[in-house]
Amino acid sequence: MAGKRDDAANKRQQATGAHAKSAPKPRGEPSLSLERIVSTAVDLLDTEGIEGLKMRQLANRLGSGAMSLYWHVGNKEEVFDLALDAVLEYRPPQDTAVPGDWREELVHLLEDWRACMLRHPWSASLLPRRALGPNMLARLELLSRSLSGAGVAETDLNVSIWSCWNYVIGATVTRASFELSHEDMAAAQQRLAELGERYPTIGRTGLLMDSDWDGAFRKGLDFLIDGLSSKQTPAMTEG
Amino acid sequence: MAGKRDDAANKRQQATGAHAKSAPKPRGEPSLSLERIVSTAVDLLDTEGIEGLKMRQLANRLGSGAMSLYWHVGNKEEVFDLALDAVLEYRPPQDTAVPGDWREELVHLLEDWRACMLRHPWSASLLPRRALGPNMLARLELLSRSLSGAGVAETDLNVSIWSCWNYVIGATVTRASFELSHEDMAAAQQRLAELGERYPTIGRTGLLMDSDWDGAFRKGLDFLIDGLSSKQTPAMTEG
DNA sequence: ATGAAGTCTCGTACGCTGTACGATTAATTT
DNA sequence: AAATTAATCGTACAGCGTACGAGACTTCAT
Repeated sequence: MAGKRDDAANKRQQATGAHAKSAPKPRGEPSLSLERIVSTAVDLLDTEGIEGLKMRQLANRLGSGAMSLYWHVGNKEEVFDLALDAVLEYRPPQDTAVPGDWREELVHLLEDWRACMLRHPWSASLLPRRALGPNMLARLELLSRSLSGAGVAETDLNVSIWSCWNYVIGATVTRASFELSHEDMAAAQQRLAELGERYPTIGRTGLLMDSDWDGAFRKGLDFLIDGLSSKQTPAMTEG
Repeated sequence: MAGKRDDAANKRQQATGAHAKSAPKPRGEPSLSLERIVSTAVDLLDTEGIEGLKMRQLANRLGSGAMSLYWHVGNKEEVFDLALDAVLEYRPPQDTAVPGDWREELVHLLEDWRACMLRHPWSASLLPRRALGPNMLARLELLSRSLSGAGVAETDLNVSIWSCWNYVIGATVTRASFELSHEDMAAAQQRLAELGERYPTIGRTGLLMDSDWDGAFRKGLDFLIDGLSSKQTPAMTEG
């Protein structure tokens, strides 16, 4: 309820407009801006983790007072929202692959998505609460187009999109949580050994020790796509 | 570093032992216990949400002082851990289905898993950070056995387990996050309409308005299982 | 009986958090 | 010159998790 009160739209002009030179303050330090705040927040999250992001320290890194941030963002939650979406920006590949290979394209899209979030593990723990910033939507759009181009029937399109989404989100969230707590992993395996009679199967297959996450992601993804493409429109099965 | 210092093992005796009658305090109020704390925490989380769980209020509901809780749990995080796993307890079905239908069994297992968490939406936002309590492990064991019985090759077993896990977690996390923020959903659809030229495909198919989550979960799950079972050992394809 | 050693409860206090509020300054408009 | 607006930030406050230590009650060796 301060002086701004239209979310962050007034900043948007500045963002779409020009560089920082035309900003209202051409003085020495670059002053504050939404972009600078968000990118610094991402840095801070990368180094300090999700509970290391504190408004005071964020302001410190920006060389400003803590309360100055509140001119640009409504509250701390908004910083999280913006940081998450910022991390999800999609940089298209450098076109090394065959353009027609829709399957490779789809796999790349989803693997990049996961890799993108694993580069910033905190983003996974943010996911359950918020979503659907512009970059997220852009990725959904790409996914949708890719599946559509792959010949998935219009009827199954939404379901297919959500299936891929679910798989990626689940895999990322899981991987990130295990990455954060290595000793929990060991403890769990220990418990598995002790209570071997209670969990015989997952004890035997060494489920929790199987640490080739990337490979498992890819293989499972192949299974999923197999399932999806078995329902694709016959005309586009491609030869 | 207080008086207890063996996690919560001393409570375990009490838990496995007998009812509250044999507890050291047979007086009027039931006094405190790990079980009571956890189940009250679940109630509190259900009614107040994830940020409504405060140690003082939890203690209040239990009719005790805030610091008394710390005899039974190490810290607030531990309460979250225990609450999450408590919610994941598996109650096996009442055997109405055909015992041999592994696919139905698998689907039931995963649908129940999701339903179980959606009954307590906060559990989804807890997932990224912690996992693998005993009930979680039990579910993994069941899943593993089910897939194994379904004829999935030993080589593909772990990958299949993780694929199902990923799908369920992703679907649950997504669903829970959308449930919590209905207006975000509307706002996103609004943005989709405005920026129709930027997101044509997902705008056209109405991805975000397609709110038959349960149906989509089931259909996507069928796709996934199709993919998994196409690789099963030929001997057990069943007729 | 007596005292020591647990087991368990809880009042007080501390450091830290997000942020409400209003003063302050600089830029822009009138 | 005066007023309005945009932006910064110091102070203050309520609420949080929990460290600490004092107590009450039980159990048990003497």
